[in-house]
Amino acid sequence: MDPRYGTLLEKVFELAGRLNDGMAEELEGHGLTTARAELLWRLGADGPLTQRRLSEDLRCTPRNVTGLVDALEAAALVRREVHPTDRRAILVTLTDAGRATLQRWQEGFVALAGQMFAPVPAEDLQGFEATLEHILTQLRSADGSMGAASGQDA
Amino acid sequence: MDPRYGTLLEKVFELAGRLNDGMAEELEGHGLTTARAELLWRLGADGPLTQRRLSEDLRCTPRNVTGLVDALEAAALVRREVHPTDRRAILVTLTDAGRATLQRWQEGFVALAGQMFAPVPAEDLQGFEATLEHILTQLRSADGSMGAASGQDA
DNA sequence: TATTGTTATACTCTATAACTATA
DNA sequence: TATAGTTATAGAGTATAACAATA
Repeated sequence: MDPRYGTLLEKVFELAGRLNDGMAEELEGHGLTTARAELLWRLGADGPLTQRRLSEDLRCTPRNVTGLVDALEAAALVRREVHPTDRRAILVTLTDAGRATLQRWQEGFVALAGQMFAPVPAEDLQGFEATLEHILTQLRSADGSMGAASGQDA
Repeated sequence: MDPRYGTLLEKVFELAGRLNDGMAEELEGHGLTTARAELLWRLGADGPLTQRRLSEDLRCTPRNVTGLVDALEAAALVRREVHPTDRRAILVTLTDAGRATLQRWQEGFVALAGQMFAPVPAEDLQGFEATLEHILTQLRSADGSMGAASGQDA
């Protein structure tokens, strides 16, 4: 096993850490945290969602979603609505304020991305994204079982 | 501003999240958490360090280091030793058990990296690492001030 | 019986502020 | 006066377990 893979992985982790710090700082200006912003993002992308569905999308427990939605609801960024056909379930919905906050944040997100990537030559960036996508495809297919990952069947 | 930068940044975040989850799972098998493992890693790389120095390396508050060292000390993975020339300071030192745990974990880390990167053609990976390093260099020079990043002077 | 979301409880990471011991 | 580390306190994310309401 080439130990340089380890060095490469270290760099990926360093990038992740620095991006997280940068994002957290950006989000603070919008009164958000990383976890809450990600929930908002999902709602913006896929419309009203049940908490059950959110817990799957965010890969956390339903209990955790309760807390995040509590906070976002207290900030009037989301609303809990009754599910039309399943009275057990709750549909978490963006409020107008939530949608506005999400949009402002997303603009900041794209600007941050631009600062990071604009200085890199476009063709390098294409290769970078292709390799990134290659790796992600593996990881998504392996999902929880990274310890046994060895090729995506079919 | 090209909005595809945002898509790219999303992918980087997805990779970071999946790696973090994978690492956390791996670390759990060694009785470690991400934060504690990182502290151990620093000690392995740079020998005994003061808590002050650790707080700088880990980019967290000194108070935070106290808690991490408390936990690692309770697990007998590190030892607090008096600083030879400054009686205010503490040198955090790896125990034999700590060194052994660190090494086992690092082997797992490299194996994990291999599973991720081995399926990617070597030349793609070279470009990937070069671009990654390019981006990291920017970020390191900009450091906390990502909001004002615009080129590294000399 | 299974599922959705909650209350109860707990652990970890992180931070600020006030304090002690030393420089 | 400044620095290293601690105690005290607090907020956020996460998790499990037990429970309510509904399917």
